[in-house]
Amino acid sequence: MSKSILIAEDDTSLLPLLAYNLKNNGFKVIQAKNGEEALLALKENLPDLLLLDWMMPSPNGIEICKILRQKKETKNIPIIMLTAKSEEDNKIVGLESGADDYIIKPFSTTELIARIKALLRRSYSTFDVDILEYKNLKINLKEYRTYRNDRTIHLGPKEFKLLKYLMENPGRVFSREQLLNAVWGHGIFVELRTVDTHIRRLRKSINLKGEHNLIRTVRSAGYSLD
Amino acid sequence: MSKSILIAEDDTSLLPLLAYNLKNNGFKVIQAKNGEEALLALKENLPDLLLLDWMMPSPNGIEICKILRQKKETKNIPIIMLTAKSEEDNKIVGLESGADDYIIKPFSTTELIARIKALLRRSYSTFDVDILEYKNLKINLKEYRTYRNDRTIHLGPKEFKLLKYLMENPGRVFSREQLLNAVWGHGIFVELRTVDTHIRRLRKSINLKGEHNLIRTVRSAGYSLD
DNA sequence: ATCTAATGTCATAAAACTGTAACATAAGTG
DNA sequence: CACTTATGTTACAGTTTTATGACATTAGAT
Repeated sequence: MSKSILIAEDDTSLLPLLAYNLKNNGFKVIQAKNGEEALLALKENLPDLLLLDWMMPSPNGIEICKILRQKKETKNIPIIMLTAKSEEDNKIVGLESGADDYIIKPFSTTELIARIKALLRRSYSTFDVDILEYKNLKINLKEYRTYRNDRTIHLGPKEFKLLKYLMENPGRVFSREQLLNAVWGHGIFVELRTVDTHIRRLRKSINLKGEHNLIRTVRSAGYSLD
Repeated sequence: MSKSILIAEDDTSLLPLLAYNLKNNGFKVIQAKNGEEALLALKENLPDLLLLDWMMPSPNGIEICKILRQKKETKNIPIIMLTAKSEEDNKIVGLESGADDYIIKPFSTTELIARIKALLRRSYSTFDVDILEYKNLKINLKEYRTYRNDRTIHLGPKEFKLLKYLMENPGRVFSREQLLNAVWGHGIFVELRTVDTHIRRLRKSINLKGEHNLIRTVRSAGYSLD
Protein backbone atom coordinates (compact mmCIF):
# COMPACT_ATOMS: atom_id res chain seq x y z
CA MET A 1 0.00 0.00 0.00
CA SER A 2 1.31 3.42 -0.82
CA LYS A 3 2.44 5.68 1.95
CA SER A 4 0.77 9.00 2.53
CA ILE A 5 2.64 12.24 2.92
CA LEU A 6 1.33 15.52 4.21
CA ILE A 7 3.01 18.62 2.83
CA ALA A 8 2.71 21.95 4.55
CA GLU A 9 4.23 24.66 2.36
CA ASP A 10 3.11 28.24 1.89
CA ASP A 11 5.03 28.82 -1.29
CA THR A 12 2.19 28.42 -3.76
CA SER A 13 4.46 27.60 -6.63
CA LEU A 14 6.44 25.00 -4.77
CA LEU A 15 3.55 23.14 -3.20
CA PRO A 16 1.94 21.73 -6.37
CA LEU A 17 5.35 20.90 -7.76
CA LEU A 18 6.24 18.86 -4.72
CA ALA A 19 2.88 17.18 -4.73
CA TYR A 20 3.27 16.25 -8.36
CA ASN A 21 6.68 14.75 -7.88
CA LEU A 22 5.72 12.77 -4.86
CA LYS A 23 2.64 11.38 -6.53
CA ASN A 24 4.80 10.34 -9.45
CA ASN A 25 6.85 8.36 -7.02
CA GLY A 26 3.95 6.44 -5.73
CA PHE A 27 3.03 8.43 -2.66
CA LYS A 28 -0.37 9.60 -1.64
CA VAL A 29 -0.20 13.32 -1.05
CA ILE A 30 -2.18 15.63 1.18
CA GLN A 31 -1.54 19.32 0.63
CA ALA A 32 -1.74 22.14 3.14
CA LYS A 33 -1.10 25.76 2.23
CA ASN A 34 -0.22 26.76 5.76
CA GLY A 35 0.14 25.52 9.29
CA GLU A 36 -3.52 25.83 10.14
CA GLU A 37 -4.52 23.63 7.25
CA ALA A 38 -1.90 21.12 8.17
CA LEU A 39 -3.17 20.79 11.71
CA LEU A 40 -6.71 20.47 10.45
CA ALA A 41 -5.72 17.77 7.99
CA LEU A 42 -4.01 15.92 10.80
CA LYS A 43 -7.28 15.71 12.68
CA GLU A 44 -8.76 13.91 9.70
CA ASN A 45 -6.19 11.22 9.36
CA LEU A 46 -2.57 10.65 10.08
CA PRO A 47 -0.05 10.49 7.25
CA ASP A 48 2.99 8.26 7.27
CA LEU A 49 5.32 11.20 6.98
CA LEU A 50 5.27 14.99 7.16
CA LEU A 51 7.05 17.53 5.04
CA LEU A 52 7.01 20.85 6.84
CA ASP A 53 8.16 24.20 5.65
CA TRP A 54 10.17 25.86 8.33
CA MET A 55 9.13 29.37 7.54
CA MET A 56 5.41 29.93 7.39
CA PRO A 57 3.00 32.28 9.02
CA SER A 58 2.29 30.89 12.45
CA PRO A 59 2.03 28.07 13.17
CA ASN A 60 5.27 27.41 11.33
CA GLY A 61 7.06 24.12 10.86
CA ILE A 62 8.80 24.12 14.19
CA GLU A 63 5.71 24.97 16.11
CA ILE A 64 3.76 22.22 14.42
CA CYS A 65 6.58 19.84 15.08
CA LYS A 66 6.57 20.58 18.77
CA ILE A 67 2.84 20.19 19.00
CA LEU A 68 2.89 16.84 17.26
CA ARG A 69 5.69 15.48 19.36
CA GLN A 70 3.64 15.96 22.48
CA LYS A 71 0.73 13.87 21.37
CA LYS A 72 0.84 10.17 21.67
CA GLU A 73 -0.75 9.42 18.34
CA THR A 74 1.51 11.73 16.38
CA LYS A 75 4.75 11.63 18.29
CA ASN A 76 6.23 8.92 16.15
CA ILE A 77 5.38 10.26 12.73
CA PRO A 78 8.60 11.03 10.87
CA ILE A 79 9.06 14.67 9.95
CA ILE A 80 11.28 16.31 7.38
CA MET A 81 11.79 20.02 7.64
CA LEU A 82 12.20 22.19 4.57
CA THR A 83 14.55 25.09 5.22
CA ALA A 84 15.89 27.87 3.07
CA LYS A 85 19.63 28.24 2.71
CA SER A 86 19.71 31.33 4.88
CA GLU A 87 18.09 29.48 7.70
CA GLU A 88 20.61 26.72 7.69
CA ASP A 89 22.23 27.90 10.88
CA ASN A 90 19.07 27.14 12.69
CA LYS A 91 19.07 23.52 11.75
CA ILE A 92 20.02 22.49 15.19
CA VAL A 93 16.90 24.10 16.52
CA GLY A 94 14.97 22.26 13.87
CA LEU A 95 16.19 18.90 14.94
CA GLU A 96 15.78 19.74 18.56
CA SER A 97 12.16 20.55 18.00
CA GLY A 98 11.71 16.93 17.06
CA ALA A 99 12.19 16.77 13.30
CA ASP A 100 13.87 13.64 12.02
CA ASP A 101 15.60 15.20 9.06
CA TYR A 102 15.87 18.49 7.23
CA ILE A 103 16.60 19.42 3.68
CA ILE A 104 17.81 22.72 2.35
CA LYS A 105 16.08 24.52 -0.47
CA PRO A 106 16.62 24.39 -3.30
CA PHE A 107 16.85 20.62 -3.40
CA SER A 108 16.59 18.02 -6.11
CA THR A 109 13.57 15.78 -6.28
CA THR A 110 15.75 12.71 -6.22
CA GLU A 111 17.39 13.79 -3.02
CA LEU A 112 14.07 14.47 -1.38
CA ILE A 113 12.67 11.13 -2.45
CA ALA A 114 15.78 9.38 -1.20
CA ARG A 115 15.49 10.99 2.20
CA ILE A 116 11.81 10.24 2.45
CA LYS A 117 12.39 6.62 1.66
CA ALA A 118 15.25 6.36 4.09
CA LEU A 119 13.16 7.86 6.82
CA LEU A 120 10.18 5.65 6.16
CA ARG A 121 12.38 2.61 6.12
CA ARG A 122 13.94 3.57 9.38
CA SER A 123 10.73 4.34 11.18
CA TYR A 124 9.02 1.20 10.04
CA SER A 125 11.64 -1.06 11.47
CA THR A 126 10.04 -0.35 14.78
CA PHE A 127 12.18 -0.50 17.85
CA ASP A 128 9.13 -0.68 19.98
CA VAL A 129 9.34 -4.03 21.67
CA ASP A 130 6.33 -3.12 23.74
CA ILE A 131 3.82 -3.71 21.02
CA LEU A 132 3.03 -7.00 19.40
CA GLU A 133 0.89 -7.16 16.32
CA TYR A 134 -0.57 -9.94 14.26
CA LYS A 135 -3.20 -9.33 11.63
CA ASN A 136 -5.76 -7.13 13.27
CA LEU A 137 -4.70 -8.18 16.72
CA LYS A 138 -2.53 -5.92 18.80
CA ILE A 139 -1.27 -6.03 22.35
CA ASN A 140 0.57 -3.40 24.26
CA LEU A 141 2.80 -4.99 26.85
CA LYS A 142 3.52 -1.88 28.82
CA GLU A 143 -0.10 -0.92 29.08
CA TYR A 144 -1.42 -4.43 29.31
CA ARG A 145 -3.97 -3.74 26.66
CA THR A 146 -5.34 -5.83 23.85
CA TYR A 147 -7.02 -4.70 20.68
CA ARG A 148 -8.84 -6.36 17.83
CA ASN A 149 -9.47 -4.00 15.00
CA ASP A 150 -8.58 -1.18 17.36
CA ARG A 151 -11.40 -2.15 19.65
CA THR A 152 -10.28 -2.76 23.19
CA ILE A 153 -10.57 -6.28 24.51
CA HIS A 154 -10.45 -7.28 28.09
CA LEU A 155 -8.40 -10.34 28.98
CA GLY A 156 -7.61 -11.96 32.28
CA PRO A 157 -3.96 -12.40 33.27
CA LYS A 158 -3.65 -15.96 32.03
CA GLU A 159 -5.39 -15.22 28.78
CA PHE A 160 -3.15 -12.25 28.25
CA LYS A 161 0.00 -14.26 28.81
CA LEU A 162 -1.29 -17.01 26.60
CA LEU A 163 -2.05 -14.65 23.77
CA LYS A 164 1.26 -12.93 24.21
CA TYR A 165 3.07 -16.21 23.91
CA LEU A 166 1.18 -17.21 20.81
CA MET A 167 1.78 -13.83 19.24
CA GLU A 168 5.48 -14.09 19.81
CA ASN A 169 5.52 -17.04 17.45
CA PRO A 170 2.59 -16.65 15.12
CA GLY A 171 1.81 -19.70 13.05
CA ARG A 172 3.82 -22.02 15.17
CA VAL A 173 1.95 -24.86 16.81
CA PHE A 174 2.38 -25.37 20.53
CA SER A 175 1.41 -28.45 22.42
CA ARG A 176 -0.59 -28.10 25.58
CA GLU A 177 2.48 -28.94 27.59
CA GLN A 178 4.50 -26.27 25.93
CA LEU A 179 1.81 -23.74 26.62
CA LEU A 180 1.58 -24.83 30.23
CA ASN A 181 5.29 -24.41 30.65
CA ALA A 182 5.38 -21.07 28.96
CA VAL A 183 2.33 -19.52 30.52
CA TRP A 184 1.82 -21.25 33.82
CA GLY A 185 5.45 -21.92 34.51
CA HIS A 186 7.52 -25.05 34.88
CA GLY A 187 6.85 -27.73 37.40
CA ILE A 188 3.27 -26.98 38.22
CA PHE A 189 0.42 -29.34 38.70
CA VAL A 190 -2.39 -28.46 36.35
CA GLU A 191 -4.49 -30.59 34.07
CA LEU A 192 -3.48 -30.47 30.43
CA ARG A 193 -7.05 -29.87 29.45
CA THR A 194 -7.08 -26.65 31.40
CA VAL A 195 -5.32 -25.18 28.42
CA ASP A 196 -8.39 -25.95 26.35
CA THR A 197 -10.53 -23.93 28.65
CA HIS A 198 -8.27 -20.95 28.47
CA ILE A 199 -7.97 -21.20 24.74
CA ARG A 200 -11.71 -21.19 24.62
CA ARG A 201 -11.95 -18.10 26.82
CA LEU A 202 -9.34 -16.42 24.74
CA ARG A 203 -11.21 -17.21 21.55
CA LYS A 204 -14.42 -15.97 23.03
CA SER A 205 -12.88 -12.62 23.92
CA ILE A 206 -10.94 -12.24 20.71
CA ASN A 207 -13.44 -13.37 18.15
CA LEU A 208 -16.14 -10.85 18.77
CA LYS A 209 -19.28 -11.35 16.73
CA GLY A 210 -18.40 -13.20 13.58
CA GLU A 211 -14.78 -12.19 13.26
CA HIS A 212 -12.43 -14.73 11.84
CA ASN A 213 -11.16 -17.20 14.40
CA LEU A 214 -7.48 -16.50 14.89
CA ILE A 215 -6.61 -19.53 16.95
CA ARG A 216 -6.24 -22.74 15.08
CA THR A 217 -6.65 -26.15 16.61
CA VAL A 218 -4.23 -28.76 15.37
CA ARG A 219 -5.68 -32.03 16.26
CA SER A 220 -3.46 -34.20 18.44
CA ALA A 221 -0.79 -31.52 18.37
CA GLY A 222 -1.94 -28.30 19.96
CA TYR A 223 -2.85 -24.75 19.08
CA SER A 224 -1.43 -21.90 17.07
CA LEU A 225 -2.20 -18.42 15.92
CA ASP A 226 -3.45 -18.57 12.40
CA MET B 1 24.70 6.50 45.63
CA SER B 2 26.71 5.49 42.61
CA LYS B 3 25.50 6.50 39.19
CA SER B 4 24.70 3.91 36.59
CA ILE B 5 26.05 4.04 33.06
CA LEU B 6 24.87 2.08 30.08
CA ILE B 7 27.51 1.34 27.46
CA ALA B 8 26.57 0.33 23.95
CA GLU B 9 29.66 -0.68 22.05
CA ASP B 10 30.11 -3.38 19.45
CA ASP B 11 33.85 -3.57 19.66
CA THR B 12 34.15 -6.66 21.81
CA SER B 13 37.60 -5.78 23.03
CA LEU B 14 36.74 -2.23 23.95
CA LEU B 15 33.50 -2.93 25.79
CA PRO B 16 34.90 -4.90 28.72
CA LEU B 17 37.79 -2.49 28.99
CA LEU B 18 35.46 0.47 29.31
CA ALA B 19 33.28 -1.39 31.76
CA TYR B 20 36.27 -2.24 33.90
CA ASN B 21 37.52 1.30 34.01
CA LEU B 22 34.18 2.80 34.83
CA LYS B 23 33.55 0.30 37.58
CA ASN B 24 36.94 1.18 39.00
CA ASN B 25 35.77 4.74 39.17
CA GLY B 26 32.73 3.92 41.18
CA PHE B 27 30.08 3.67 38.48
CA LYS B 28 27.56 0.96 38.07
CA VAL B 29 27.87 -0.39 34.53
CA ILE B 30 25.37 -2.01 32.22
CA GLN B 31 26.85 -3.44 29.04
CA ALA B 32 25.27 -3.79 25.64
CA LYS B 33 27.01 -5.37 22.67
CA ASN B 34 24.85 -3.57 20.13
CA GLY B 35 22.00 -1.16 19.70
CA GLU B 36 19.26 -3.71 20.15
CA GLU B 37 20.63 -4.80 23.47
CA ALA B 38 20.92 -1.22 24.55
CA LEU B 39 17.29 -0.50 23.79
CA LEU B 40 16.25 -3.63 25.58
CA ALA B 41 18.30 -2.73 28.62
CA LEU B 42 16.66 0.67 28.62
CA LYS B 43 13.27 -0.95 28.98
CA GLU B 44 14.44 -2.53 32.18
CA ASN B 45 15.68 0.52 33.93
CA LEU B 46 17.05 3.89 33.08
CA PRO B 47 20.71 4.64 33.65
CA ASP B 48 22.00 8.02 34.71
CA LEU B 49 24.08 8.34 31.58
CA LEU B 50 24.62 6.66 28.24
CA LEU B 51 27.80 5.92 26.36
CA LEU B 52 26.95 5.15 22.75
CA ASP B 53 29.18 3.99 19.98
CA TRP B 54 28.49 6.01 16.89
CA MET B 55 29.18 3.23 14.46
CA MET B 56 27.28 0.04 15.10
CA PRO B 57 25.03 -2.20 13.12
CA SER B 58 21.64 -0.57 13.13
CA PRO B 59 20.39 0.84 15.39
CA ASN B 60 23.60 2.81 15.78
CA GLY B 61 24.37 5.48 18.32
CA ILE B 62 22.67 8.28 16.48
CA GLU B 63 19.53 6.36 15.85
CA ILE B 64 19.30 5.36 19.46
CA CYS B 65 19.90 8.92 20.44
CA LYS B 66 17.06 10.20 18.35
CA ILE B 67 14.72 7.58 19.65
CA LEU B 68 15.53 8.39 23.23
CA ARG B 69 15.17 12.09 22.73
CA GLN B 70 11.62 11.64 21.66
CA LYS B 71 10.48 9.78 24.71
CA LYS B 72 9.55 11.68 27.77
CA GLU B 73 11.18 9.34 30.22
CA THR B 74 14.49 9.23 28.41
CA LYS B 75 14.77 12.63 26.81
CA ASN B 76 16.77 14.07 29.65
CA ILE B 77 19.31 11.33 30.07
CA PRO B 78 22.76 12.64 29.23
CA ILE B 79 24.44 10.93 26.31
CA ILE B 80 28.06 10.77 25.27
CA MET B 81 28.85 9.58 21.78
CA LEU B 82 31.95 7.57 21.00
CA THR B 83 33.31 8.31 17.55
CA ALA B 84 36.30 7.13 15.62
CA LYS B 85 38.86 9.63 14.38
CA SER B 86 37.77 9.24 10.81
CA GLU B 87 34.24 10.13 11.71
CA GLU B 88 35.23 13.33 13.39
CA ASP B 89 33.90 15.42 10.57
CA ASN B 90 30.48 14.21 11.37
CA LYS B 91 30.62 15.40 14.91
CA ILE B 92 28.11 18.12 14.29
CA VAL B 93 25.57 15.60 13.20
CA GLY B 94 26.31 13.72 16.36
CA LEU B 95 25.42 16.64 18.52
CA GLU B 96 22.42 17.45 16.41
CA SER B 97 21.04 14.02 16.99
CA GLY B 98 20.74 14.94 20.60
CA ALA B 99 23.98 13.80 22.19
CA ASP B 100 25.32 16.01 24.92
CA ASP B 101 28.96 15.37 24.25
CA TYR B 102 31.21 13.28 22.10
CA ILE B 103 34.66 11.86 22.50
CA ILE B 104 37.01 10.66 19.82
CA LYS B 105 38.63 7.29 19.90
CA PRO B 106 41.18 6.51 21.02
CA PHE B 107 40.72 8.41 24.25
CA SER B 108 42.26 8.21 27.66
CA THR B 109 40.28 6.85 30.52
CA THR B 110 40.87 9.95 32.54
CA GLU B 111 39.44 12.12 29.84
CA LEU B 112 36.38 9.97 29.54
CA ILE B 113 35.81 9.97 33.28
CA ALA B 114 36.24 13.72 33.37
CA ARG B 115 33.64 14.24 30.70
CA ILE B 116 31.22 11.87 32.33
CA LYS B 117 31.51 13.63 35.63
CA ALA B 118 31.12 17.02 34.03
CA LEU B 119 28.03 15.92 32.22
CA LEU B 120 26.45 14.35 35.25
CA ARG B 121 27.06 17.49 37.24
CA ARG B 122 25.56 19.65 34.54
CA SER B 123 22.52 17.58 33.91
CA TYR B 124 21.46 17.45 37.49
CA SER B 125 20.52 21.08 37.41
CA THR B 126 17.74 20.16 35.04
CA PHE B 127 14.44 21.89 35.32
CA ASP B 128 11.26 19.99 34.71
CA VAL B 129 7.93 20.96 33.35
CA ASP B 130 5.83 22.43 36.07
CA ILE B 131 2.43 21.46 34.74
CA LEU B 132 1.22 18.00 33.88
CA GLU B 133 -2.07 17.34 32.19
CA TYR B 134 -4.03 14.27 31.33
CA LYS B 135 -7.62 14.37 30.17
CA ASN B 136 -9.38 16.67 32.57
CA LEU B 137 -6.76 16.18 35.23
CA LYS B 138 -4.14 18.80 35.80
CA ILE B 139 -1.42 19.18 38.38
CA ASN B 140 0.84 22.10 38.98
CA LEU B 141 4.08 20.82 40.36
CA LYS B 142 5.39 24.15 41.49
CA GLU B 143 2.28 25.24 43.29
CA TYR B 144 1.54 21.72 44.38
CA ARG B 145 -2.03 21.87 43.24
CA THR B 146 -4.37 19.43 41.58
CA TYR B 147 -7.40 20.07 39.43
CA ARG B 148 -10.12 17.97 37.89
CA ASN B 149 -12.20 19.89 35.43
CA ASP B 150 -10.67 23.06 36.86
CA ARG B 151 -12.06 22.16 40.24
CA THR B 152 -9.41 22.18 42.92
CA ILE B 153 -8.67 18.87 44.55
CA HIS B 154 -6.89 18.35 47.78
CA LEU B 155 -4.34 15.56 47.94
CA GLY B 156 -1.96 14.44 50.60
CA PRO B 157 1.75 14.40 49.76
CA LYS B 158 1.88 10.70 49.00
CA GLU B 159 -1.20 10.81 46.85
CA PHE B 160 0.23 13.78 45.01
CA LYS B 161 3.47 12.01 44.25
CA LEU B 162 1.61 8.92 43.24
CA LEU B 163 -0.58 10.81 40.85
CA LYS B 164 2.38 12.70 39.49
CA TYR B 165 4.18 9.49 38.75
CA LEU B 166 1.22 7.98 37.02
CA MET B 167 0.71 11.12 34.99
CA GLU B 168 4.28 11.06 33.79
CA ASN B 169 3.51 7.83 31.96
CA PRO B 170 -0.18 7.79 31.29
CA GLY B 171 -1.52 4.44 30.22
CA ARG B 172 1.46 2.50 31.36
CA VAL B 173 0.91 -0.11 34.03
CA PHE B 174 3.06 0.00 37.12
CA SER B 175 3.40 -2.81 39.58
CA ARG B 176 3.07 -2.09 43.25
CA GLU B 177 6.80 -2.54 43.61
CA GLN B 178 7.48 0.05 40.99
CA LEU B 179 5.12 2.48 42.60
CA LEU B 180 6.66 1.92 45.97
CA ASN B 181 10.09 2.56 44.59
CA ALA B 182 9.04 5.64 42.72
CA VAL B 183 6.84 7.23 45.35
CA TRP B 184 8.09 5.97 48.66
CA GLY B 185 11.70 5.55 47.62
CA HIS B 186 13.96 2.59 47.16
CA GLY B 187 14.79 0.16 49.90
CA ILE B 188 11.98 1.06 52.20
CA PHE B 189 9.95 -1.15 54.44
CA VAL B 190 6.31 -0.79 53.59
CA GLU B 191 3.66 -3.35 52.80
CA LEU B 192 2.90 -3.78 49.13
CA ARG B 193 -0.77 -3.53 49.95
CA THR B 194 -0.29 -0.04 51.23
CA VAL B 195 -0.24 1.01 47.63
CA ASP B 196 -3.81 -0.19 47.34
CA THR B 197 -4.90 2.04 50.13
CA HIS B 198 -3.30 5.07 48.59
CA ILE B 199 -4.71 4.29 45.21
CA ARG B 200 -8.05 4.09 46.87
CA ARG B 201 -7.62 7.47 48.54
CA LEU B 202 -6.41 8.95 45.31
CA ARG B 203 -9.42 7.62 43.47
CA LYS B 204 -11.74 8.93 46.12
CA SER B 205 -10.33 12.41 45.80
CA ILE B 206 -10.10 12.41 42.05
CA ASN B 207 -13.35 10.82 41.06
CA LEU B 208 -15.75 13.28 42.55
CA LYS B 209 -19.40 12.35 42.19
CA GLY B 210 -19.83 10.14 39.20
CA GLU B 211 -16.82 11.23 37.20
CA HIS B 212 -15.11 8.60 35.16
CA ASN B 213 -12.60 6.61 37.13
CA LEU B 214 -9.20 7.54 35.80
CA ILE B 215 -7.19 4.87 37.52
CA ARG B 216 -7.31 1.44 36.04
CA THR B 217 -6.64 -1.72 37.97
CA VAL B 218 -4.82 -4.40 36.04
CA ARG B 219 -5.26 -7.62 37.85
CA SER B 220 -2.02 -9.30 38.85
CA ALA B 221 -0.05 -6.48 37.29
CA GLY B 222 -0.71 -3.13 38.90
CA TYR B 223 -2.31 0.21 38.21
CA SER B 224 -2.28 2.77 35.47
CA LEU B 225 -3.85 6.00 34.44
CA ASP B 226 -6.57 5.31 31.99
C1' DA C 1 1.18 20.84 74.07
C1' DT C 2 -2.92 20.07 71.51
C1' DC C 3 -5.13 19.32 67.60
C1' DT C 4 -5.53 17.90 62.81
C1' DA C 5 -4.16 15.70 58.80
C1' DA C 6 -1.65 11.97 56.87
C1' DT C 7 0.06 7.25 56.95
C1' DG C 8 0.61 2.35 57.32
C1' DT C 9 -1.59 -2.01 58.54
C1' DC C 10 -5.21 -5.23 59.13
C1' DA C 11 -9.51 -7.76 58.80
C1' DT C 12 -13.22 -8.48 55.99
C1' DA C 13 -16.08 -7.98 51.89
C1' DA C 14 -16.39 -8.07 47.08
C1' DA C 15 -14.81 -9.18 42.57
C1' DA C 16 -12.35 -11.46 39.26
C1' DC C 17 -10.00 -15.32 37.75
C1' DT C 18 -8.96 -20.44 37.62
C1' DG C 19 -9.03 -25.28 37.42
C1' DT C 20 -11.98 -29.38 36.96
C1' DA C 21 -15.18 -32.37 35.78
C1' DA C 22 -19.04 -33.84 33.14
C1' DC C 23 -21.19 -33.86 28.95
C1' DA C 24 -21.63 -32.61 23.97
C1' DT C 25 -19.49 -32.53 19.36
C1' DA C 26 -16.49 -33.26 15.98
C1' DA C 27 -12.78 -35.84 13.70
C1' DG C 28 -10.31 -39.89 12.60
C1' DT C 29 -10.30 -45.17 11.75
C1' DG C 30 -11.21 -49.56 10.01
C1' DC D 1 -21.35 -46.97 10.06
C1' DA D 2 -19.87 -48.04 14.68
C1' DC D 3 -16.23 -47.01 17.52
C1' DT D 4 -12.46 -44.49 19.47
C1' DT D 5 -10.23 -40.36 20.46
C1' DA D 6 -9.67 -35.45 20.65
C1' DT D 7 -11.65 -31.12 21.33
C1' DG D 8 -15.52 -27.81 22.40
C1' DT D 9 -18.81 -26.16 25.94
C1' DT D 10 -20.70 -25.20 30.10
C1' DA D 11 -21.30 -24.73 34.88
C1' DC D 12 -19.52 -24.33 39.31
C1' DA D 13 -16.75 -24.29 43.33
C1' DG D 14 -12.38 -22.90 45.00
C1' DT D 15 -8.74 -19.65 44.94
C1' DT D 16 -6.50 -15.44 44.26
C1' DT D 17 -6.54 -10.66 43.98
C1' DT D 18 -8.38 -6.20 44.96
C1' DA D 19 -11.57 -2.84 47.39
C1' DT D 20 -13.10 -0.97 51.52
C1' DG D 21 -13.51 0.70 56.10
C1' DA D 22 -11.68 1.03 60.63
C1' DC D 23 -7.90 1.80 63.68
C1' DA D 24 -3.54 3.02 65.72
C1' DT D 25 0.37 5.70 64.98
C1' DT D 26 3.02 9.41 63.33
C1' DA D 27 4.06 13.92 61.56
C1' DG D 28 2.98 18.68 61.24
C1' DA D 29 0.82 22.85 62.36
C1' DT D 30 -0.84 26.33 65.52
